[in-house]
Amino acid sequence: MDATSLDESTTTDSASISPPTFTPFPPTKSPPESLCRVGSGTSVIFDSESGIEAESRKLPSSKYKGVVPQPNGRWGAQIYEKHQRVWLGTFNEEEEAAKAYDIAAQRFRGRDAVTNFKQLAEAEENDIEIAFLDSHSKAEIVDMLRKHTYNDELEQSKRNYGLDVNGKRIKVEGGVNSFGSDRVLKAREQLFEKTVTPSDVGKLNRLVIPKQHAEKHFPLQSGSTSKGVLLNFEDVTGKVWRFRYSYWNSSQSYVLTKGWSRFVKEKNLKAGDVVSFQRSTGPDKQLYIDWKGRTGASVEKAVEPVQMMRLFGVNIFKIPGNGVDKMNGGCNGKRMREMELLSIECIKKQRMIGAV
DNA sequence: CGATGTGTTGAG
DNA sequence: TCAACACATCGG
Repeated sequence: MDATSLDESTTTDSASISPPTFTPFPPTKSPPESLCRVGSGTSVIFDSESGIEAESRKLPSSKYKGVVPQPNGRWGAQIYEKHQRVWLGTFNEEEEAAKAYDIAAQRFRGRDAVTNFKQLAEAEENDIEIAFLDSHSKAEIVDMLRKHTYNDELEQSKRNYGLDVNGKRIKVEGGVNSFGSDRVLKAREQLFEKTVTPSDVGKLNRLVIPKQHAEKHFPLQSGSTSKGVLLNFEDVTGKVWRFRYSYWNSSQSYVLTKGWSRFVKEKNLKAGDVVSFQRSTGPDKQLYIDWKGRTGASVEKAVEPVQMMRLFGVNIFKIPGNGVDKMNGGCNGKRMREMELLSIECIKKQRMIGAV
């Protein structure tokens, strides 16, 4: 079953910069399952000589890139990398196979990849899918495509990230019940920590990520180096922070830019404080961010009132952002965390709502 | 047994 | 890099 071992070393980039004319496909839910062939090409011919109908051994070729016909009338999807074919699975519908190819193309060749329909870059709503693709290995994506679980996984990832409308930070906790909490107990690995410098919390509105850590944990894709990508990090309150992450040629450094200053402000970060980055060890590869006061010093975190309301049977937390003039004391970092965690509970899981 | 997807080739 | 095609192998 396992064929090519997919390595992640796709450093090469000579992307053909020819934006394809793409037709953004609608949120197709469940396409018909008819097996009739409407594609291009002929699969049946008449042998007028003998008067018998004969199956042409010639299979109908697909109009879509990366899509090949299967003997049984279905469609296969494949993509090539490093002289080798990577099989993406078989599909009933030609378009499904084409979509699978598109997804793989985006993951294997970056945002500018030539695709059948998709063009992820640009639109804000696609940030999540881009982040989703970036946070999964090629092998994982291929596996999802072959098992036809890509959309489910993507949807689930969206739930975890939390939906936000026009930058509002609202997080719907979908799987937390007291201490059996999926999220709270989710295994995560420490990636690295950085003691922030004055400039990291100053007017430059950026955090420099030490090169060694950046390249190890947040490898940038080919074309994305300059433009950067948007990464989502969840903090201990469940709030999702979205930072632009890119490489600055001028200073030869990796940085978190857009969104970072908000974090500094809300958390009241000071030079000498330590920010740490984690990632869940599960398949979702969720990123987390946390901070603590300068090691040794007892610092008080700025505690913000957390508003909560019940809506559609789900608790929704609204965490105030600006105007964080703290007016409470007595809680050090550790204590604060417990309080935050304790306030999140008693919600049934409600994932996989739109499962196919 | 039918379906899958690999081996392989030749065109671009 | 890509699809066409044959057919070995998979899996129910």
